[in-house]
Amino acid sequence: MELMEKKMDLFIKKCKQEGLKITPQRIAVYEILLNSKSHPTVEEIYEEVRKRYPFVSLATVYRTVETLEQVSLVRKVCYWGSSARYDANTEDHHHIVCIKCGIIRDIHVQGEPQISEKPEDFEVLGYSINFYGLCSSCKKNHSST
Amino acid sequence: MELMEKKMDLFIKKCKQEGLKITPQRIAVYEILLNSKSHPTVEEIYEEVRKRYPFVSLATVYRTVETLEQVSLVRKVCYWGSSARYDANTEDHHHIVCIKCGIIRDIHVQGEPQISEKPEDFEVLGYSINFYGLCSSCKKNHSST
DNA sequence: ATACCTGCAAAGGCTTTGCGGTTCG
DNA sequence: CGAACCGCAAAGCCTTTGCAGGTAT
Repeated sequence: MELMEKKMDLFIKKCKQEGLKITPQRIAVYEILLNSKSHPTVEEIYEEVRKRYPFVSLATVYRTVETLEQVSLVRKVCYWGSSARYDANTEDHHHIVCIKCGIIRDIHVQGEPQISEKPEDFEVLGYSINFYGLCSSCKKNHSST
Repeated sequence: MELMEKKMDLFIKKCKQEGLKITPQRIAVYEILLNSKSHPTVEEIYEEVRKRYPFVSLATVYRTVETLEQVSLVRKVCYWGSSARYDANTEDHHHIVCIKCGIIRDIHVQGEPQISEKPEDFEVLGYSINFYGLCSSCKKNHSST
C-alpha cells in the first residue's frame, strides 16, 4: 500500500507546515484513522492506540483528534447523540449511518441538491448528505430485538 | 393562527392515542417548539417554559422532549458537538445550519440524491441533507472576530 | 383510585483543562 | 534550549435516573 505512505507523507508535511510536532502518539492516531473505514469514536481510537503504546492517555487522543481537525487532517462527525466519530477522509463525500450501532461508512452521491427557498442572507459554505438505515449485522439481529 | 390550533389538536389527540397525559408542562414545551423556527436546545426550551411556569425543572423538559420524540411529535437534531436541538416539524424537510452559532432553519430541496455505490446489505431507511454556512447575524460579525 | 407524571438532587457519560514533567526540532 | 506535547487527575458540560409526592383520567 503506497497510498498509505503517500498520505503519511502529506500528514508529516502538513504538521511541519502548521508547526505541529511529529510525536509517536500523533502518528499512531492518524494511522489508525487512515486504516479504518468505520469512523471510530475517540474511545475506539484510544483502545487501538494502546495496543501499540499502552501508556497513552485518553486525554491525549482527545487533544490529538482536535488538533488534527483544526488543521483539516481529519473530520469530526456526530450523529444522534452518540459520541463523536472521526474520519481521515477529508475529500468531498457523504455518509451512511446505522441507526442501531452508529457505524458510519463513506458513500458518493450523484448530482448536487438544490435548495428551493434559501433563507435570506444565509451564506452557504457546503452541505452533507446523510443516509441512515441498518447495517448488515444489525439487520440480522433486528427481528430478535 | 388557526394552523397552530390545528396542530395543538393533533398533539392532544396523539397524546391520548399513546396514553400520554396532557400536562401543562407538556403543552408548554410543545407549544414553544411549534412557535419556534430556530430549533431550540433543551436549555432554551427550559428558559422559555419557565417564563410561564417558573417551577418547572430542567429534567422535566428533557423527559418531555424525549417522550414527544418517541411518539414522533418532535424530532431531535444534533450537529457539531453542540447540545441537541428539537424540531416540531416532522414532515420531510432538510436543514441549514450556522457553523458559528448553531442555529438551524428548515429548508426544502429539489430532487432525490442517488448513491453511487451502496455498501452491500445496508438497508437504507431515509436520508437528510444538511447545508452549513453563516447566518445573517453571524456573517455581520464575522470580519470582526 | 391508579397509573402516569413531576421536582429535586444525585449520578452518569463524554469531553476538556491545569499542572508538572517530557520530548521534539 | 525552548516551545510544544503528554500523562494524570480533577473538573465541566449535558443528560439521565431514583425517589417521593402530585396530577390527570
